[in-house]
This record gives sequence, structure tokens and C-alpha cells, in this order.
Amino acid sequence: MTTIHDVAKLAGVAPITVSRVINNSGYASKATRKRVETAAAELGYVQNRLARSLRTKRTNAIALVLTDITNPFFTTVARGVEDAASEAGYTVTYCNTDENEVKQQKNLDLLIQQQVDGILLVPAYSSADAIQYIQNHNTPVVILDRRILDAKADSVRCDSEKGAYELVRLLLELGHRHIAMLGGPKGASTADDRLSGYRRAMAEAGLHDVTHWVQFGSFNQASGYKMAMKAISSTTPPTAIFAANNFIAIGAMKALQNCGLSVPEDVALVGFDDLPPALVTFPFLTVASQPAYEMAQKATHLLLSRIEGNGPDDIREIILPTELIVRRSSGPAINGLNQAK
Amino acid sequence: MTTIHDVAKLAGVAPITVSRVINNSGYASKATRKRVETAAAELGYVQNRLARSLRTKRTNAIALVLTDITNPFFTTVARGVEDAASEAGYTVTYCNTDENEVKQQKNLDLLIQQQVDGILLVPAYSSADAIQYIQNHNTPVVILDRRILDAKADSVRCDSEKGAYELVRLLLELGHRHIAMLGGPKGASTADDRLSGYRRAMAEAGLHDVTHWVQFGSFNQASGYKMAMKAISSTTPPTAIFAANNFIAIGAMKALQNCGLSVPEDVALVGFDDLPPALVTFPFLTVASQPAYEMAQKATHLLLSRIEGNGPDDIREIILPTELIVRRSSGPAINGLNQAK
DNA sequence: CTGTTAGCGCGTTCAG
DNA sequence: CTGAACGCGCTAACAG
Repeated sequence: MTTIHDVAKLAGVAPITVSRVINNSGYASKATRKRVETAAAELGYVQNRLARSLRTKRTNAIALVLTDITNPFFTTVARGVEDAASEAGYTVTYCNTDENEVKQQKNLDLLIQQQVDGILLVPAYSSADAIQYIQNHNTPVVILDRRILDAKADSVRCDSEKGAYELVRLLLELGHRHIAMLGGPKGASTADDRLSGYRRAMAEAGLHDVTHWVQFGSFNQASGYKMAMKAISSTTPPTAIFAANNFIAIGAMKALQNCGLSVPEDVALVGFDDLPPALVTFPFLTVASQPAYEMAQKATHLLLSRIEGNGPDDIREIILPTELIVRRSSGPAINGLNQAK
Repeated sequence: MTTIHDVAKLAGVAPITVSRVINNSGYASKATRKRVETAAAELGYVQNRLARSLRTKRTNAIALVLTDITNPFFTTVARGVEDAASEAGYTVTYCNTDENEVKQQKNLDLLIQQQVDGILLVPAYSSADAIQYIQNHNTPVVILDRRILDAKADSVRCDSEKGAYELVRLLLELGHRHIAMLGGPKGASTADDRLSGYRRAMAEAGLHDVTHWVQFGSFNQASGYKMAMKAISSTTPPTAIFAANNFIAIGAMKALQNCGLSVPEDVALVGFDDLPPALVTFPFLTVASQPAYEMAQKATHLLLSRIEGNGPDDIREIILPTELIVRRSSGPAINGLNQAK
């Protein structure tokens, strides 16, 4: 490995001068600059950022801690983060938590040891502990996608409550009253908020007791399948289903198909999260779409501003609107006949 | 920031003793070990891996350089890499190259500066330069997904040629003779190999001149759409289409739909790469599926073995088979009438 | 515009 | 089993 000393010797200058040329910091005459550059090129010198970071206390690396990169929503988030970060000269390290508290803590430890300049966290659970922990180590953190009460940190997310409200409103306006909610894990704020939105819309329609219609599960297809099966095999099956995320919706679609029910003819279906257009041949699901890429970029910018110390004193909370995209799966208005009871 | 010095002072030992306890290296009596551990816990000490890495010349970080994390194939790869890496105590940094040579080089530079212990590279172009460059800096590298001639590095990929061959064979056996190939970018080995497989199958069927049927494009939906449009609007349109990857296939589906053609009734369609089951409601496309997760894990293990210095002397090349999954899009055998000419 | 000195936090080396 | 000295490669602070 060649160091600035080697370059310095070859160029006939002091190491610090090499450092200044490389980093474009401080003055350097055209002549010495030239000499240093040639020497560096000749030796194939590359800076050791470990040493640099140790000295400057900056790594120019941020971390993205999310639940599962396999979900296209988070893939888009990852892409948004990387684009914004790399434009600003930062690299991105990412880790999956699988909604698992222990895994999240393990990852956070590692990241702090690595001295990342900042962390974008999609919290696996709703307590402020993890945020506190990160901040105790003087690392800026931005909460992404989910809500954490009492956390003194910037956050960026979508308005899950309103998105859910709009979806359920749509179903109500189409004449549905028996609307099942296939929910996410209790405790994940996105799951909670979507349930709240559902409840608000239902209550406004005079449907106050929805316990029969609500289920909790996980944000994956298997869970969606299971919950849908349970819903449609109940004594009063739903005429419409609201799935709390994309995977749950897909699982529900499969369950309905397996039971010989068609969407939207037999059961209407709406869901949270759109799939990227590149992945879908014939968009079919009515959804509340979240601007994942934009969200990620905004969050990254917030984080970077904290890192560079030019953020405001108070906490920023950015809540982006979801977009209601009506497609075939929600179906047309239904007549009274469909509404058993 | 608390350092081993602080811990040492509190525990009444020398810094080096703290180091030994933390890393479980060298001897330490039960008593001092205990004292050090309590002191560390009390101060909330976390190791500074920057300093450690500078000293040990190991970062326990590997990098995954791929073309686009947005493609579910690569998402699965990313997940495979991270699972394998984190199990072995390594973190993963990733970057997208967007099939762009300049971007790739920029990323590689950064990674080498960061002293990553190894690099998993999905090469954006087919020359061995990048590999050479990485190796010149004494960094182990494993070539992932694509083929590079003359590269002296381990590699893991799927058998694109054979996968393509099987898909086209299937179409031929169903009676198709007019089979269009919607290809990837010239130079990407996966694109080249899939074309070779197509050619081989066609030649075996006595179809030696296929220039009319072959197009080159990009691995994205827009390109698939464009190529499909061109193919079906030609004077002798195809009765079947082979798409060189998942995005191209989806683009082709859209084009066919827009032209009022149905799959497989009017045109049969097969493609490379399956979509993860979690993303698809009703699997429809006949595909050659690549074991992305397994591939990623194997590649990571190869890389780690190089890093830890217990790999064999000679280069390893792992070529995994693709799986032919026949679904509806390839259609039934066609009768002579469909085969114009 | 350039150089000297010192030290970031840690682990290797060698000595007890 | 424990410690002292040193240096990994770099840059901040100060001097000239």
C-alpha cells in the first residue's frame, strides 16, 4: 500500500502538502500541485479513508436500517437514499432487521462502531429506546416511514391514517358496509395508523363496532393469505377487503382466487403501497400509493443537514400525502343485494 | 466518546488489557475480565472500528456492486449477500452502477479507499479492467451474475446460454418457427449468452439466419416495449417472443396488450428471470428462473474464503442451472396455420 | 504557500 | 497473566 509519505517523497514535498492537494484544502502552488499529482498517479496512490476518518471524525458514510429490502417499497427507498447520498459524496451501508428488535439492536451497535455519520432508521418497534441509544452516541438519526412517540428526532413518513381513510371511504361510497381489514403487526405505527384511518372512515359511516372485521398479522404474503381465508370463511363474510400493505394484498388475492371468488365481482379489494410500474404488467389493484423515492430523498437530505450541522434547532417532521389510485380491484358501486345483513 | 483508555482507567488496568478483554484475544484473569466488563458497561463504551481496522488492516466490510437494486433479481441477490455476510460478521455496503462504466469506476474507487475487505461485482461491462484494478489494490473480488473473459477471479453465475436454449426449445417444440428475441445490451455477458442459447436452439431446428428476429436493447421495461412494438409491426411478425429478462418481458406484455394481441393466443411469450412469488398474484409467464439467493450466498462464501485466506489456489467458477418454469404465457402447441410462411 | 509536530483509537511486539 | 512503547495513515494546529 502506498501512502502519502511515498507520494511526498517522490514529489519532494512534505506529506501534509500531499494531503492538501488530494483534498483540495489549503493552498498549493500550481507547480507543487502538479508534481504531487504526477507522483500520486505514478504510484497508483489511493487515499486511506480509514485513517482520514479516524483523524477527521467523519466517515462520509450513512446507514439505512430497514425491515426488509425484498419489499419493493423499501427497494425504492433504498434507491432514493443511495442517489441522494452519493450525490453528496456519502456511501450507504444497509441492514435488514426483519421487524426483529434484537436484530435491529445488533445492527445499530455495529453501525455505531463503524462510526457512520448518520442513520436512517425504519424502526422495527415503536419505542424511542433505539433512537435514544443512537443519539447517546452522538449520531444523528432520522426516523423513516414510521412514527415514534416522544422521539426527539427528525422524521419522514407518509400519512398512513389519511391514506387508509381514503381507501375505506372509497369502499363505503361504493356501497360496501362489510369491509374487512387485514392489518399489519400491532405496534408498527404504519399498521396502527392504517387501522385508525379505517376506523375513522367506518365510524363516520355509522359503523362503530368493527372488531369482527379487523385482524392483525404480518406484512407478508403468507399472512395476507391466512387473514383473507379467515375473513371470507367467517359467518358474515366481507364484501370488500382492505389490505394494510402490498404483500398482504397479494396474499389476499391468492386466497380469494383459491376460494373461487373473483375480484372485484365477488369481493372488492384495496391495498396500501403500489407496486413499481416496472414490475406490473397490468395494474389492477386500487391502492394508496406512497412516494417512496421522494420520501427517501427527503429523509436523506434531513439527515445530511444534521450531519453537516446546518439543520434548524427544532425537530422536523415531514408527512407526505399518499395518492389514491383507483383501478379495477375496487369495483363499481354495488347494489343492496350484495350487502347481506 | 469513550475510549479504551477511559475504560482502562476506571478498571485500574492498562488499555491493552481492555483491548484483550473486548476482543477475547490473549489471556485475562476472570477477575480483571470482570472489572473491565463492568467498567465498559458503565461508561457505555463502544469500540471504534475505524481505529481497529486501521491497525489490523481488516474492516469486516464487503461491498456489493450491482447494476440496479430496483430489479427484484438483484434485490434477492442483495438479501442473499447480506444474510451470508452478516452471519460471518461482515457488513455490506452496496452501490448501483446503472450499467454505467464511469459510475462503476467511481464506486470502486470509493470502496477501495474505504478499505473494504472484498468486493462482489456485477460488472457493468465485459472487460477485465475493473477486476484487474480491484486486484491491483490487493482486494479480493468475486464476479457475480456475469461472465468476464480472462479475469483471474472467482465467479458465480447462472447458465444463461442453457436457460435460453431450453426456453427457445420449448417454443420450437410447440411448433413456433417465427421466434423474436428481445435482447439485452450488447456486451453484457448475460445478454450475449442468452442470445447464444437462442441461436443454438434455432440452428438445431434448421433456422440458421435469425438476423431478422434479433434485437438488442436494455434490461428495462421501456426497451422491452419498444422492441416488442418493432417486432410485431414488422412485415413477418413473430408467433412467439423470447424476452432476455423480466423487465423486457413485462414491457413486451404491455406492447402486445396495447396492440390488441393476447398472450399466448396471438403471440406466445417466454422470458428470463422469474419474479419473486411474493410479488406476483397470478404467475403467468413461462420463464427460466435463476436461483438468485443461492447464487448470492455462494458468491459471498467464495469471497469470504478468499478474504480469510483459505481458498484454493486456482480460480473457482460456479455455474448454477436455471429452472424452466412452464406457465400459461408459452401457450399450447400451435397448428400449422399460425406459422405463416 | 509550505513544513513540523502531534495525536485520532486501537492492536502488535516485545518485555516482564 | 499484564504492561510499555510504538505506529497504522492521515490531518489539525501552529509556525514560518
